[in-house]
Amino acid sequence: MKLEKDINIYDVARLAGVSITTVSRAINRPNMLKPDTLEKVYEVMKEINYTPNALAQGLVLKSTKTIGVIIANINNPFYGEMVKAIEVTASKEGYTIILGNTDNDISKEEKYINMFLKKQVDAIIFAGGRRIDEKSNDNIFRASRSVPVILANHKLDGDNIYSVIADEEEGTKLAVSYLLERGHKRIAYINGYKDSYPSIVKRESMISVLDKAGLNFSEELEISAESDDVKGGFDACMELLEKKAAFTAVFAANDLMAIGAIKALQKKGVRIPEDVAVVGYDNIYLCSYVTPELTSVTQNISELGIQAVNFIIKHFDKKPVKNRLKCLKPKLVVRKSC
Amino acid sequence: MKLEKDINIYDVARLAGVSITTVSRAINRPNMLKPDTLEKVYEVMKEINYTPNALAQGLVLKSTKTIGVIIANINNPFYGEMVKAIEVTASKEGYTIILGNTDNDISKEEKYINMFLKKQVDAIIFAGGRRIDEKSNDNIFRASRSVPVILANHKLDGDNIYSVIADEEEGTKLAVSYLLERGHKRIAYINGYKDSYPSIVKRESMISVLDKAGLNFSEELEISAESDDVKGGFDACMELLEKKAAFTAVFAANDLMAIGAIKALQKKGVRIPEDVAVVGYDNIYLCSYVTPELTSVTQNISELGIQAVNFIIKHFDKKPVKNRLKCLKPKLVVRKSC
DNA sequence: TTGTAGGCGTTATCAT
DNA sequence: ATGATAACGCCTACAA
Repeated sequence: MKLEKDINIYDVARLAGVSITTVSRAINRPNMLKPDTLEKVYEVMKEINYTPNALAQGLVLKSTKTIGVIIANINNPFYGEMVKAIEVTASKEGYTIILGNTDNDISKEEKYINMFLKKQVDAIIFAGGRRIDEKSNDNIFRASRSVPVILANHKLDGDNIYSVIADEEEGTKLAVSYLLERGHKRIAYINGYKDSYPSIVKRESMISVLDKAGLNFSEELEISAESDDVKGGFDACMELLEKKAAFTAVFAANDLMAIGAIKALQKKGVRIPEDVAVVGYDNIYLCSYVTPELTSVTQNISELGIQAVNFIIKHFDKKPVKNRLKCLKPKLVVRKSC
Repeated sequence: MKLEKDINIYDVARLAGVSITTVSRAINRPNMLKPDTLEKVYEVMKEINYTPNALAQGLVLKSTKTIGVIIANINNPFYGEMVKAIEVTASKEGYTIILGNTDNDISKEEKYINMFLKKQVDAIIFAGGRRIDEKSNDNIFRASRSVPVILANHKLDGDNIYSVIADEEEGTKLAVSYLLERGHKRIAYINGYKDSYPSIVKRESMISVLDKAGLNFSEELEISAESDDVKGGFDACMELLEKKAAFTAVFAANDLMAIGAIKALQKKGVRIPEDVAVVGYDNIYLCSYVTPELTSVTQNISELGIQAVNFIIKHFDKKPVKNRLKCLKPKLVVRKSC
């Protein structure tokens, strides 16, 4: 039996008694056709449930209206939110999303880039903070030799490369300053992957803020989590607690780690925020679900995704894009945890 | 400048001094070629960074090694977990995932089905519980006229349709029985979309369990949330609380709603589990992050996704698949909330 | 307003 | 062991 997907433009043409050109025009340039013809063709298309083959279209048009999205892990609210925004925005513009989970594994990333390129995506979005290392950047540059590349929450300079970042220096300033205002002088810092772009920026910003307040960034209060998730935050905070480090506040480089820290503190019977205040980063929706609700810096994850897609639209608009870097402003969202 | 993606098989052939057939064989049937020839071709391919064009391949092979995944909302831990599992499993088998967020909107679903079919996906997975209505089923049947369709967490009978479900009747039994054993007699039930397959199954199972225990399912303790998320659960539970319904336990049709209920109870100063016990469903990872940690029924979301992909593999194995329905067994995971 | 024919990049068939 | 050539389904000059 002939599946519906195997019906092609010739079938329509034959049944409508026209040439394939006419059918093609019925789809792409309807007003080039005489109303009668158009209607006749439409009728047949409905009847036999014709769908154009995007492979064939893509082959000749040299565009697939597909965007490849590379992320560490969709099963992580940060990426979930980002991908959602990307998908919704892209969909409005007629684009489809294809997804690649790297689990922070650079060889998987390579694999996906190749796959996406092979599938002729129109653009690739790298979502999320990335390690700062050469191989990682090589991947980006290589991809950019074929398609425009958009970095969401990371930046890099290059011809075909666009970056949209949140101002994490400023965001960190907001968080740390707030803690200082509330009288905290010994603030622990739970870092994520310590060679990732966001981690480094935050760390430096924190040092600078403390410095201006005449305080030292104490190395013994800094700890790098094994993984940038709840477990990583939990373990890191536990370690701090167990070596009896003295601190009255915790600043974590992302919310998941902050939630882990909360769990650790609670396990040790430390009250939040009475004994120790906790501030996270990213303002994922979980912040309102945990107890106590988590104070966090919002960098509007959705906006990051939306702007990433906007860059793609602009890129293909052909009006040369003046600025290939977009920077979003953060805000502090104060809740119960400090 | 010629982008790398515009390099084709002719370029390789010319540079290697062979025909395009030979190049094609170097890719697909290497051992048909003389080692010398093979190496020469490989060399050129590396040098100019050649990547086969999957559109052209797909056109002739009639397969894109792509799976369309339709979900309500990626930014929901339940779907996040499912998609993650699907993506990872599919990737191992050489498939790529393309994503469609419907936000439970049936017209968006239609749009995505069309898009996926147009893009010649090899199969479509509908992930998550679905409304029981005709239009919704029509979508599934229509898709199945072109490609195999896999339902994850829903079931439907049809030629080209595969279903993998968790046994929610059994799962509900586990949850409700446990509550009964702990002495609860008045159990509130927070329903999700009341016409969705999972909601209906759970409701009926609950009635049956109560019945066997000689108890009535009390309609005044049942409430349908506006949305099957935290806000929906919160509002629903608030409503119950405000009309002074008397209950000592809450069973919610999914974890997000259970978390919402916890929030509502806490807001009203009700202690959990001392005053009211709460049980959720799905066992999303959030269960361990909330306070108190949420008791829930696990239906192994990842497994649901994995089995969905396995059905696709089997389908194309051509050995006729005997059973197109797979049913997974649930377990109760007891935590602090009851 | 409509049709003919060439090309998009690949694989597969049939020769050689 | 290798090559020429016809599909695959569509779009788009160019012709009529």
